[in-house]
Amino acid sequence: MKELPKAYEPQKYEDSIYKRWEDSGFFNPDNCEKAGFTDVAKGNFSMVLPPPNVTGTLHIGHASMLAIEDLVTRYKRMQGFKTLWLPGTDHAAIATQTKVEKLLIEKGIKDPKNELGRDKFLAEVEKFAQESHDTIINQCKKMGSSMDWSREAYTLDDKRNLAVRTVFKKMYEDGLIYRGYRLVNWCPRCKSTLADDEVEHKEQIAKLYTFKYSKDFPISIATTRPETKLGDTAVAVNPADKRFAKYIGQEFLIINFGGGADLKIKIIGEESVDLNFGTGAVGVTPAHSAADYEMAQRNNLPIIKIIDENGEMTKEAGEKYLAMSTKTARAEVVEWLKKNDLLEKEEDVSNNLSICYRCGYAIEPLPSKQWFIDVNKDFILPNSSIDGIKSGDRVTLKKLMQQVVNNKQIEIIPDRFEKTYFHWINNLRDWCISRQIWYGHRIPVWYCHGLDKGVCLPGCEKPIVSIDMPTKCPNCGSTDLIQDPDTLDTWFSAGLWSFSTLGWPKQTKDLADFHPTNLLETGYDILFFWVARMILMTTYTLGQVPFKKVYLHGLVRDEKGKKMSKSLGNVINPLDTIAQFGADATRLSLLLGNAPGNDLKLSEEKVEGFRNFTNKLWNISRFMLLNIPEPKIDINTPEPKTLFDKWILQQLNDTLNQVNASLDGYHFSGAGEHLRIFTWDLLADWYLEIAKIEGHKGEILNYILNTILKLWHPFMPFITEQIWAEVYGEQKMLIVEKWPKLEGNTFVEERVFDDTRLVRDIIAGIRNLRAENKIEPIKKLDAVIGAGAKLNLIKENFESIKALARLESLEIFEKAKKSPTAAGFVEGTIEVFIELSGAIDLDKEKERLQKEFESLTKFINGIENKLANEEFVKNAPAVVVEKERQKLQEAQIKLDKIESQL
RNA sequence: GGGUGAUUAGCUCAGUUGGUUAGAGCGUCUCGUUUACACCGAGAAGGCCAAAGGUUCGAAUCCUUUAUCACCCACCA
Repeated sequence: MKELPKAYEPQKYEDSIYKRWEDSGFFNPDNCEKAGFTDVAKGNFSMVLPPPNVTGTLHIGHASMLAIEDLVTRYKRMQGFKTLWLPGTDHAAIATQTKVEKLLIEKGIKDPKNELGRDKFLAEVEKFAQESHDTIINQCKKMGSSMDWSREAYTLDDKRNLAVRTVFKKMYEDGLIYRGYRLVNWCPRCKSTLADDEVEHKEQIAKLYTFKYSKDFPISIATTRPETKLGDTAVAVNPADKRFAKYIGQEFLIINFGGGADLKIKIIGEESVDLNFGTGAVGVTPAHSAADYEMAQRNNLPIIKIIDENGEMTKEAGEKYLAMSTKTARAEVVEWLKKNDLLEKEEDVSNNLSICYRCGYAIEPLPSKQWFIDVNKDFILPNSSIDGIKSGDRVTLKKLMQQVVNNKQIEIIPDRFEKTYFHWINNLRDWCISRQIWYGHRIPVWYCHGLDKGVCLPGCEKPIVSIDMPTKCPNCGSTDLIQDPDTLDTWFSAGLWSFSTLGWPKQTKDLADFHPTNLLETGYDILFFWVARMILMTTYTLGQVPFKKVYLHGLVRDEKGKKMSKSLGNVINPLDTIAQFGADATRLSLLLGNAPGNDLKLSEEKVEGFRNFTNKLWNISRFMLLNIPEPKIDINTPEPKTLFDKWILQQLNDTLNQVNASLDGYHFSGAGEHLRIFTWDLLADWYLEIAKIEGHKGEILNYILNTILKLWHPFMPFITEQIWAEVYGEQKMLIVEKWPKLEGNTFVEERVFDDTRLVRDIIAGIRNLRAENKIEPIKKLDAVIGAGAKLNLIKENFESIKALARLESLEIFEKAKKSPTAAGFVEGTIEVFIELSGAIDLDKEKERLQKEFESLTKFINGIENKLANEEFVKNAPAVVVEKERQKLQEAQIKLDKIESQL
């Protein structure tokens, strides 16, 4: 007989358990296969880890992701799938570089990039990234993540770099990647472009100025950014606007606007102009507003760049403004307008400020020469495994992205996010992929005699796009080649993640075995950033989907529903909760009590609650082991001897069924809830108590213990593995045990459920009477039961009722009479009387019965009305009607008995 | 402006295709006898399922409208 320590102390076991798992090699699917733990019929299951950014440490959101993904991985592995969960980290270009810059500035280096230079600066970033990486890996292990570390990847390592260069070249040759001068989102602090979805919006109060360019200009306009008006080339009005339509087509010259440049303003008609907002006319600044840029394209307007990459005014704005900050320039322009009596109104409005998602600095839209991916251009897809698109068909990237979700080759869970996805794709514009930062994949493009430096021969202006560094210019033979200084958007390499991690561009066995991956599990906040980009890149490169299913989880918030942030001081660090309550409790708190795709509110109390549960499971196991003479690891479903044996085995089977269904349907919380109810409410509170009385349950307890440890393992890998080791020795590992098999339908007997319910209700009823009459627990009571048709049932469970209800004596008759000093209650068709002798308070007793009488009468009236309704009887399924009749009959019997007691 | 989600016990949330007298955890109140567990056990209180309409024999569940909150998207200058 094995005895466990009294309380479970996670800190004592977790690290050594993880080490045992790692040493076993079972995180690697090849080893599982070799050891015979996989089932060929099940096939393979693969999932990549959404690579955490190497910008620091893991937060609770990562912990939530790891908990879900490890749950899925362990479930699949135990089911016999050859299961791969592939880990890695993301270099997170801008984010990491920004972070390191900040750190260096804190260390006293004022302008890190300029002072250190590219190589030294990058060395600093790499050092930081390496440290972050190590921390992150350690944290993943603390959570219990069963990832195959032998396959670990990094978005910026050599293998991934080769994949990036290969895809870039292919896209360039297909004409999908082009270099163009266009309006981009520019962050003057990061000194780099941003993709459209990397721009965030923050509501703010701004001043709206209404003014005229000059005294004789016929139309007033309004703006929140007067300084940009120095770059205006048009005024747009709605063609339907009677006030202004007559001016459309006219041109005005404004000399020395704002004391700076001369403006040539053309009046154009644009239907998008709102007649009722502002003055009903828009000053058009093509170079510094996305909307205006598009108007300029449509109307052939000149584009004058008046703000540069530093966020300073250019000389195009006029000599006076050269190198002035936009803020100062704004004040200058306003001052000038006032002085010239052109300012008509100044008011507060709320508008959206565009800010950089990495550093929060205000975005400056400006025209710039950058690399783009064209999402609307068609190309030939040579090898297609996509339903509805044949190999050799002409498609666009947009079409591919729509098609694979439309045809359900990729299923998004919860499906409401499909709508969001389509909406995004429909509005998708060309993706700007070049970044002016240093940390990242250098663009595999070289220029003869350097970029924009001039051309030695006709043809030498053409960029040289190559996977490997070219030695000379193919046009003129010069060896003076200079690589494009820019790097790629971090999402470019992240987009290749599902297949670059499996060895592509080599045709590896992993690629054949594990691609497309089965599941992508990630947060809904990176649906566009990453999920959509992966779909784009993978369908383009391989003609395959990157994954068959996408499960999107919600964000972890604090107990009030606020986003966790350092400044609010409401951050819960997973490492802290692991240290305090254990990794299993931390995992449970992130898995349970939450619906798919919904945000989750977390508090320390919640984790503590689950710590209590882990300890409960430990003690349940401890008790069971005390009652299992010789625990066996392989044990078949035992033969039930008593009613409650049957009941608990049925309940267990039922639970297994529900757990399977919930997990297969991605209802992780539901699965855990079913398990918790079985473990605590049914097993611990009832069956174990009854087992103490009935005795000799070794085999059944053994079977139940094995089964619940297996079922709980994906949720709580540490404690379950530890108990397993305590019982069966460390060389036997739960991680590769077979998932329990479901018994057939013959295993279900309706009667068992009803009968046990009745016995439990009788016990609970007596306990209730005892509490209501304030009888000391130490005092044993005398009871009489009128069991009616259930005589045998009550007799069978005589000892259990007696012990659990704490009775001195129990008499069972078919019909029983109530003594005047007894309290009674009715359970189904059974009457129970408790002798209270002197202790009885007759008034209270009467009141209690009266109350029950009333509520029961109400209940009966309800059913009677229902049954009297012809429509109900006619239309409802027979089973439902029959059920109502039965309920009515039982209630009436009960009512009679209560009445007689009264 | 468009979209999505939430609204169920004091708090946090379940409630899977409409059919129970609507559930759980935490918290609250009473009480602690028992060969696992006080990180526990027993008992109890607590809900017009946001509001109003509609569909149906039957609605927390389906439809419409509204309200409040949160988030996402969008070129309101």
